[in-house]
Amino acid sequence: MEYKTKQREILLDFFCKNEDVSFSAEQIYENLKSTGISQSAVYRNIRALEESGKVRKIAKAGSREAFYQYVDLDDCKGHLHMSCKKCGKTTHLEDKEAEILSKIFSKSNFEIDNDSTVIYGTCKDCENKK
Amino acid sequence: MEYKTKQREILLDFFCKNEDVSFSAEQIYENLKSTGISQSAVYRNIRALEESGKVRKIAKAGSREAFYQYVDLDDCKGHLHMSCKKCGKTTHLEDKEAEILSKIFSKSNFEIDNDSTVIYGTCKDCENKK
DNA sequence: AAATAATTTGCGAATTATTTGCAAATTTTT
DNA sequence: AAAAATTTGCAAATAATTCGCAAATTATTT
Repeated sequence: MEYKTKQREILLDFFCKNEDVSFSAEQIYENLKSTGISQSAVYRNIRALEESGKVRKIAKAGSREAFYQYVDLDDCKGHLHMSCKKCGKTTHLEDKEAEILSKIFSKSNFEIDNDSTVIYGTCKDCENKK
Repeated sequence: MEYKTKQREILLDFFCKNEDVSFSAEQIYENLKSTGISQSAVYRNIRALEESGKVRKIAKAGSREAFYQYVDLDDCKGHLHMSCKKCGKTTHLEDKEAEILSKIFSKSNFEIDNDSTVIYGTCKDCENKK
């Protein structure tokens, strides 16, 4: 069984508060080390969250390290996510639109898995900034 | 300027012949070492291809290493890709459908970048196998 | 076709991200 | 409160990737 520890709460809390952005393990540790959490705990618990599907792993071009992003079970699971390449903010597609999308893909004989897919692009805010 | 070397041709050739699948640097090296190519050359040239946008980097849950997948300039660039989580095969969406998709996203104030996005799911073949 | 300049290669060593072993600490169960 | 189960922090180990440098290869100039 899983134990509820201070470190796990700290990490989960961090992910929840930053649901929109992706972080490397190092960045997460930097953000949390003032709480006394160790790197091991960060790595181990990220991995656990990843395995349980609460966190998604992302590769970034040019960077050697992996990035992680929270996927909230209640709010996010099942939703298709869009992540802005500029600011990192992530939002999700409304159900209606997602349904249309599914249909488009099934036309191409492909069943999309919303949970493991992230659409990359530019959000409105960043688009306007230019 | 860039030089055309035996090693680069070997690597590019490999990627072209396996356009549909993603590989780790190690897997690529294993496949090509009989040609005498070095790991350094593999790593360096993957990186170069990645920077020039010909190869895309992918993170896989549970694996520490990065995976890479070819994006053919003529055939693939600009197209939205769908990758099967079971067999790894990748196909791309037809232009017409991609256009509809773009519209759906712009409704959500998001401008999708086809080149950096990969849709994950299950292809028809694997769906039928079950 | 030599000679020169520019770039890449292969090797091994260096780095760096991530995992692991283990004793001590913490959390749950009895 | 004691025992059992799990997690923690640390430091050391491992593994993926990068880097330095001399030798080799490729392009350019003479």
